[in-house]
Parts: sequence; structure tokens; C-alpha cells
Amino acid sequence: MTSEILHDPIASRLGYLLRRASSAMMADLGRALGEIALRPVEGTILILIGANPDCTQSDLGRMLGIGRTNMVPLISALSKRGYLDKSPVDGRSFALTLTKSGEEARRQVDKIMDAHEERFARLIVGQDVAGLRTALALIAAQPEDVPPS
Amino acid sequence: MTSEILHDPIASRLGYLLRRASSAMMADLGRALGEIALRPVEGTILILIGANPDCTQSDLGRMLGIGRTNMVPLISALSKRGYLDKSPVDGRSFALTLTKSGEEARRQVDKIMDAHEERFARLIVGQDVAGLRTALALIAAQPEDVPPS
DNA sequence: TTCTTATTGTTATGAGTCATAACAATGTTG
DNA sequence: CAACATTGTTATGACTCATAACAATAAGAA
Repeated sequence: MTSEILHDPIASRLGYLLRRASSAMMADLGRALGEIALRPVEGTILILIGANPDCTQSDLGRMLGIGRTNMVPLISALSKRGYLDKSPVDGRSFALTLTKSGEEARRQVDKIMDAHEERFARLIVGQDVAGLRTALALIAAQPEDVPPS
Repeated sequence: MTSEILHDPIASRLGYLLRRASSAMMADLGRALGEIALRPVEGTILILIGANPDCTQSDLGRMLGIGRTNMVPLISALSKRGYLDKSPVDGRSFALTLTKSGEEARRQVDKIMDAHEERFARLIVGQDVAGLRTALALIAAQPEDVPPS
């Protein structure tokens, strides 16, 4: 069978192309951020806290489409690593800020993400990148991007 | 903090847009295929076997970017459900074909996927869909789409 | 102000995806 | 034949995402 030509009626589906493209970019980002021992999600969280000091982990979850529940181990890990400061604002929530080393890590993440985006931007030169962004944003804005709770 | 405006320096990243768009489409397809109790991966496998009768599960894995290892429970589940026939061709591999009910399921999957794609195609009318496909294919063709083994 | 409801963080848990290591049986090739 | 590659398999671990349940707290309505 390996010698025969396999045809792939799925390759023309938009959803499948999206999934594979997303997976390829995520894999690349994962590899790149691996150099500073961070996962894409963790890098993203550092960026977001840098841009929104004193936000809560629920705020982050809403921005990222990640449920409260699943934010716990993420924030906990970054905190244990000395990247985050938590200061109580409420009786229940904490204002998150970057520590000195957290800010340093954030800078590295930013640089790595820039290079990563550049790598892929080069792949699609000549394409309508603005149109691509618009289309992706339209698709992403579909329901169910809302986290469970 | 909830009252303040949160800004999202990540939302402009292509990789992030891709991930969210892909996630939105996958969620929609998952919901749609849920009506016949199949996951997107399983539906895709039925389509591929329908288009490539007598392929092996390793062939499918290569097409889908899924490792040999992770094909085992997928094929096993579809087989137990009576959707697949396995006939030995080698001393080691099996030629996969759809049973009567597997073919019926495949037809339903095809119909559901068509409707699903249509739903999203309507979202991006006026956009350069051909260009979108081209760009996604370029990104997806990046290394690391190759399964581990 | 009290009663009700909503929010926040948390633990525990399970499904689904993906990767690796190890293995036996079998094919293929030098 | 001997070395190597492929196929299917089991077992296992990381990561993502979802749900249920809970305690503490806050906010809004009666």
C-alpha cells in the first residue's frame, strides 16, 4: 500500500489546514521557548501580566480562554519559580505582578516570540497577511471561545 | 481590576490567532460530530479509509501526522464499534476497509463536515479564501509536521 | 441589614492529545 | 545469511481542557 498513491480528501478542508498550521506554529514556538524552559502558555502569561500589572489570575483566564481551574497550576508554577508576586487585593483574589527575574524572563519571551513570528512571516510574504489576520480573527471570534467558567 | 481595561498584546500575534481560530473550528466540529458519537479524529479516519481502502494504520498515521503508537487505540475503537474490517496482508500489517455501517457512518461524517465548513465559509465571505488556504498550507508545511515515528 | 447570588481560588479527577521507550514479529536489503 | 527497517503493540508520562465540589468573600436585592 505504501507504494500506492494515497489521496487525502481531508487536506482541502479549511478546518484541517487550520489545525495543522496551528500545530506547526505551536511546535516551533514550543521549541523556541524551550530554550528558557517555558511553555507557550507560560510565556504568554508573562507577557500578559507585564502588560496588565495587578491583574488577577481569573482576568488572565478570561483573556486566554482558560478556565479558573486550569489557571491554578500555571500561576503556581510561575510563582514558585520566582517570576510572580501575588499581593492580596480582595479577601479572595491576588494582584499579579512580575518580579525582577519575571520581568527579565518576559523580555526574553518577547524577543523569542518576535523571532518566531518573523520566521513564519517570511514564509507567507506575497500573501495577503492582513486578510489572513482578518479571516482568522473572524473564525476565532466564533462562540465557544468563552471559557467554561 | 475587572473594571479596568485589559489590553492584550498577544492578540495581534499570528500564532495566537491561528491557535484560537483552530480551537474554535475544532470545537464546532466536535460538537457537530458529537451527534453521531464520533470525535474529529475518528471522523477523519473514516473519511480517509473510505478514500483509501486497504490502507494500513501506519499509512493513516503518516497522513494525519499521528504516530504509530497513538493510532492503536483509535483503530481499535473504530474496529470494536464495527466500522472497520482488518484483513492481514503482511505478517505484520492489516488492510483496513469500511464495513457496511462504517460506510454509512462515513457518509454522515462527510455530510456533517460539509455543513461545518459551510458555516465557517459564510463567516469569511469577501475575504480571500484561496489566499487563506495558501498561507495556511505554507505554514502547515513547516517541519515538525512529520510524526515522531 | 439580612438573604441570596456571584466571584475567586482551590482540590480532585477524568478525557483527549501527543511523545518516548521497549518489544516481538516480520520484511527488506546488502 | 546478517543487518537494518517497518508494523503493531503495551506501558507510561506530560500537557490541555473540562466538570464537580467546596470555602471564603463580595455584591446586590428585599
